[in-house]
Amino acid sequence: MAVDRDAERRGATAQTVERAIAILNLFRRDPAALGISAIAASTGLKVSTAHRLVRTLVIEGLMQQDPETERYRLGPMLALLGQSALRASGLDRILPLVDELETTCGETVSLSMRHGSTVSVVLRSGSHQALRFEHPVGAAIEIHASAMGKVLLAFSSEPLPEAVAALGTLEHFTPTTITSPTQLIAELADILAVGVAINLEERYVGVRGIAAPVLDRSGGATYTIGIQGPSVRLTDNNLEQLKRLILDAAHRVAILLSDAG
Amino acid sequence: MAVDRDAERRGATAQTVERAIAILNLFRRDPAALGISAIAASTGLKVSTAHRLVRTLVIEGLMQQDPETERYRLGPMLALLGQSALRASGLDRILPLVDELETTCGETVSLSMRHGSTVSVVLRSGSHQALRFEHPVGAAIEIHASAMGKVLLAFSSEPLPEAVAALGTLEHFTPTTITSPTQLIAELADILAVGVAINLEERYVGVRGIAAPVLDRSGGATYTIGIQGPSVRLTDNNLEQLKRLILDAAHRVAILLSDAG
DNA sequence: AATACTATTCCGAATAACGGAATGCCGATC
DNA sequence: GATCGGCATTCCGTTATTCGGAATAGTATT
Repeated sequence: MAVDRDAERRGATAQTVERAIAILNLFRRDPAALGISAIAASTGLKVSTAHRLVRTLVIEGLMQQDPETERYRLGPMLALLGQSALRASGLDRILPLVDELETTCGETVSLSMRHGSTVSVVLRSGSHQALRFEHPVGAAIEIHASAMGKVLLAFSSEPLPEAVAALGTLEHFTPTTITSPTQLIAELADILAVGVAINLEERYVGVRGIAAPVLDRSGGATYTIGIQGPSVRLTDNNLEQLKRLILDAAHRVAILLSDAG
Repeated sequence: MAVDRDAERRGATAQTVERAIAILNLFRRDPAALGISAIAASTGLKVSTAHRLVRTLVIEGLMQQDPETERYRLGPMLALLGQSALRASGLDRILPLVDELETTCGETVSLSMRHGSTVSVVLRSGSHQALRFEHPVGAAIEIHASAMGKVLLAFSSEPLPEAVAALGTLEHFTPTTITSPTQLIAELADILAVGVAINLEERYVGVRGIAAPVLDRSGGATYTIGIQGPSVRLTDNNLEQLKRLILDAAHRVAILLSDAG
């Protein structure tokens, strides 16, 4: 029973692990400590279940409990694993390049990847250790309302109509947000042809963005590099110049990543 | 049936999550990519089980699969989570201090914590992004054969005899390795009194170390800060000088961590 | 061409996770 | 100062979920 909940139950995954990761992901956007019931509420889990998972994570050091407040937060072992992951995925070699691009163009530069129907910032300029808090960071940005997101959609392996359909309803954020699937498909086709995506205040009023794909050998893109800034600075003229800069940067990143994967 | 396997089955933990984390931990020491069967062999899991766990981790971005070799390695989402963890645990504010100490004393400095019966290096000087490969890094060092390990044992919350007994057999590495429980207890008592631990080639011939606890409000220590180097440079005289430096550093770290936990 | 090694999928058996409910601990409120 | 409300934590019977042996498929090696 329980009814085969997901009609599309492809390769089965480990539910327990998924839930544990969902808990960890709660802290991506906001590193503040949370209580068990808050964690349970945010993830939709029962408190007893959430508690057991968190306890395990604490024992392994991926989380830790503040002895005073009894609240939970991410732990040092995760920081350790993160360092290894940075090297393993070759991203540590990308950081200098991202910083360099920021210096050149004077705007925040970020390298992101897809996560579900959102885009997650993995690397951000001016933040080797401490991340800045301007604009959302490490947080999830709706994929259809972001230049980087549109790039990842356009250069994904699946056909555009399917990719867009899988997103479901396209949430509305600003007057310029693309909410029509057909319109989005058209824009993605355009991006695929030009190789660059632009975001004209589609997620936040007053914020523009431009992004290019980091192409892998097969012509797809798991990473994208993007620049965001206030519309007053990212004028139509400037965007033209940034287009060259970001294409060049994306190309160099691609080379770095493909060298010694 | 199954019989209550562990006589000491304290607060039950989520087995599946533990196993998934065990897989991730395989890559701490060595970021090289591994195949599924290698992962299964190293963790003692069946291939089918390991595969399901890894698949879940890949979907969540904590791991990734090299399209060429089909091998697995740590993924970018883990790097992202690691950055958040660094901030959440306040370790990002510690790094400059660790680097400063390295500059002062000219040896590698590291901040570590306990993990089971081993010590794990969480932060290491001269390695904001890229870690050096001298001596074991991010790897697990047997707790009884390390200055940092002995500090953590001495300043743990449980009584010394129990803490030592829980380690089981003390493995032998060099002529000076402490393998006798009673001898270890005596040394720990001494460390508790003096506030500093010294390692005289107990793990590697030719390598000495010195470490101090990062004390929390309750007088215990979850972190320890240590210096390692060749015996030819860490002479008895030098160790005396380093003792002051490291005690001072540990104190300052404690203050930083307790401020805005 | 055959062998040996990979990664990946399948499915019945049974274990380990689930979750409702009980406990115990503080701190606020009446 | 006693009662209530909210918190983290634990317990335990039920059942969904994981487990793992075996089958499949694909690739390198002899």
